[in-house]
Amino acid sequence: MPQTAPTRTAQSCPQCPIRHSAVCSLCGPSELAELDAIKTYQTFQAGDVIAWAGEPQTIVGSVVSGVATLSRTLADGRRQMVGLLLPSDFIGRSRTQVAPYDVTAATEVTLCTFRKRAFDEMLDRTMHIERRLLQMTLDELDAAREWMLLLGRKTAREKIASLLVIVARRDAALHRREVGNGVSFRLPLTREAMADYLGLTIETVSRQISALRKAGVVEMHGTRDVTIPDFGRLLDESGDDADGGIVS
Amino acid sequence: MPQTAPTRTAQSCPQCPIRHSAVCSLCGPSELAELDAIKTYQTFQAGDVIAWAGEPQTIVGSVVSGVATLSRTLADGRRQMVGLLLPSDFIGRSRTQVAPYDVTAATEVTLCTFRKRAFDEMLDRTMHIERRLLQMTLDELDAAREWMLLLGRKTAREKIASLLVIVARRDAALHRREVGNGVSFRLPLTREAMADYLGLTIETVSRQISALRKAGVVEMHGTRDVTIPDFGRLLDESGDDADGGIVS
DNA sequence: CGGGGTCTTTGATCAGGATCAAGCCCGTGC
DNA sequence: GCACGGGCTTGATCCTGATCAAAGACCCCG
Repeated sequence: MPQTAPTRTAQSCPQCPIRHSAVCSLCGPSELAELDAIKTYQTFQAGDVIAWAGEPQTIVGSVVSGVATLSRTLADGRRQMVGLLLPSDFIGRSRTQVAPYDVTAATEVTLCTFRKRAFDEMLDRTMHIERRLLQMTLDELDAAREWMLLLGRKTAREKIASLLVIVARRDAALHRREVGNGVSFRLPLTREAMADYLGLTIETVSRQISALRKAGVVEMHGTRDVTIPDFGRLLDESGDDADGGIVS
Repeated sequence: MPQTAPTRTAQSCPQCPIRHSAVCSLCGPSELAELDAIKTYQTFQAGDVIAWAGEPQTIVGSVVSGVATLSRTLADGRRQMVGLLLPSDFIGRSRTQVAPYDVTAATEVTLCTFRKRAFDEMLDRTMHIERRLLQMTLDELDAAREWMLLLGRKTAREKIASLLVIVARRDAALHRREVGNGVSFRLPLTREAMADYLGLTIETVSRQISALRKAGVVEMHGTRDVTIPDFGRLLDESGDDADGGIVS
């Protein structure tokens, strides 16, 4: 089934041998038989560590399904998530030997991976993959900067609302729907992962979700399934101006 | 005089017609006569706005001297700096019509700018500029992520110490010295800009600098000139582990 | 030299979120 | 059925950094 994400030029990935609803962000659009020759698929369980910060980097590839996180840890154990990897996002980078962050599977994750040496050699021969990587990296940079605004200046309540907006939009994009009133989706993150994302503690995350529920901004069914009765109200709670919304 | 930044492959820029101690990050290494044909120089005073978020993007180019900032503002006026542009950093991006952030001169700034349309056309013809832009963007992304760790998890005191470490390192790199005990440098930012950078208020910035001064970690001469008697102690205060130091 | 403005420092108080500490919900295995 | 454990929620208290307020330091310009 063909897929089109709005800001990315990703297409379906017909040659991928496994069943998945998402996009292999390189195989599809690149149309390079050479990529097929060096790719394999790997699956990780929720909680598995895909790569450790500071260790030699072994994996280059893109997320086919599931959610993974990038995070860094301070000396005393405080942790901050610095990247959220959703289907079609790229993991690892070429020509770098050491992984800069911990990469952890937040749900079951399937990756389309490439042998690093072969991948680097291919980059040297086929420049137009580099153009695509540049665009993807610029998108990530924009997302990182919106995230910095959130971390530096938003209240706990605004942070939670912003995260719900992001997940709702990505989820809608994945199913090629518009976000609007009454949208429902499942949170792909535990309370702990949300806290790491937002620079909060799990208690504060829990309290603020409860507060938004009591205020009627969100409806929770169980602990992970969310319905947004009025998307405009959620946007108001997120603290963003008109539509300078969070990218990615 | 030739310049070499450690993590970037920048070189001197002999053909630039103006006197500057820093690097034109594209003209130099690209060795493209075509770039010369479409470049001009522009100077801005401290406080000048170089581009407004949401307005059509007019400028593409790199910082030759001075310091500029990228920032975003929430609806109620809270502001967060999301990028710090030092000599050799690139401003603007190709193939994007709308500027994503406010760009402001923090000191007097000189830019080496290119006509946007001509620059985009050149990118289409000469792929290897794209490779260089990719590397620069990846460096920026790394810096943004270290910054997220700072914003999300560091205390005010650690934030100030981290900023001093960053400025000391960039300053040392610019003069091809090693950072070490007794280094001195001048802060290129006002207290307000530091607060925007760190997600703090100016009062807290001022208090924490005073605290570090009283603790003997830094010496201040006037309000902008800093000496670090013991760089290791400053590093300890920054909260970073061993040497996972802040990139860029 | 003096005056006004901007930038910075310092003080007093307040509040948002962290921390510490139970308890709850729900799936799992015995 | 029941105990166990992991993830989540709620409560009480504390503390860091924001806010409100005022006074110094510095600078440009007459």
